[in-house]
Amino acid sequence: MNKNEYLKLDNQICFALYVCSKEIIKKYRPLLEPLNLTYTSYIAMLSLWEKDGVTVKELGDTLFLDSGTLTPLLKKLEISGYISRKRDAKDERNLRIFLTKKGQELKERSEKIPSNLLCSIYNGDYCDNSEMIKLRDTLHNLMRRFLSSEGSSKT
Amino acid sequence: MNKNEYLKLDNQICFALYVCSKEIIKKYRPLLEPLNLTYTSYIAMLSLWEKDGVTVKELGDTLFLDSGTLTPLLKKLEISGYISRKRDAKDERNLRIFLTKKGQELKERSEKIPSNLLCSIYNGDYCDNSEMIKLRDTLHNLMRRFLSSEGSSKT
DNA sequence: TTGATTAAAATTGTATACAATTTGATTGCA
DNA sequence: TGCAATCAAATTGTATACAATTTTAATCAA
Repeated sequence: MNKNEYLKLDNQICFALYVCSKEIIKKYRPLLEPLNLTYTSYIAMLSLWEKDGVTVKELGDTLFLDSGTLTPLLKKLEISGYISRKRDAKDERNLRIFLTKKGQELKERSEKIPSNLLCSIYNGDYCDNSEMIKLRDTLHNLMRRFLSSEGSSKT
Repeated sequence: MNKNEYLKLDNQICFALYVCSKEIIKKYRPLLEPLNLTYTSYIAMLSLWEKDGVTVKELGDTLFLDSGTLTPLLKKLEISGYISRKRDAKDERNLRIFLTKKGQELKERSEKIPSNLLCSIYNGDYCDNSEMIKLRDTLHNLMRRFLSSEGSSKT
């Protein structure tokens, strides 16, 4: 591949990631709207359903988001009644996020979303599951790399 | 995989795409800043270096972006002196985007960016090229799917 | 020819993202 | 103890994204 080829849009892995990510997020919209969730608040809820009582920092480490994004997002989730935000009595710097009863119940109402989303992408077509697993593994390898490089860059 | 597993963050392909896309875009920042480009204006320039004189709509179809994103972006690229925006005399609804001399020259100054970016992700580590090619092909298959479903959804 | 329809950009409003800074709390050390 | 360094959230400012609407131009049909 010569110098010129590298600048072609079709050879940009990041562009392909960026487009696929955005287009799939668009497809979530009609599924999430009835639950009063955006994509970002949905992944926050996914994380909290696995483990709540975490700090904003811990949630941010899981979601690869910072407080500038999470603070307003979590305030909205609190207004929606899905979570509560409480300062940690032991260390008042930490804000801990807890699911409310309504937030816990939302999990059951969300169970169909992953399969409905796959339908909206593949609508009935054949989808090679092994290819999806390979894709996921490749992306998870990349994600691990981002985690480790965050630390190493601040020598 | 039972019902519960589907809601786990680790099984969300979209989340992995979303994180990888964002983290790579962050790594572009220091490479693009000296050229006075953001990631979005960079991909716009990549597209224009392959073909300019296109309309905003055509550029948007290539980049999967709409006029709401492109209009302000292109105005900034015009202010930077990289492009010019001219109404099509044949059809005044169309706005055509042309590279200026400065915009064409920027291509040479950008040639090192793709390899520098790979370095910033893999810094010296082994990177399996065949895995990257597989990743790209999987994502391109997905992108084709988004293109065709855009039309089919508006029966 | 003209009014309805369609089409392309631009605009408006809302929701992210994130760098950089600020605020407030804690820790560690002199 | 007391104060500098550190840490977690929050805030500020800028740049996207995109749905929905508006504006302006072109086309089509009666």
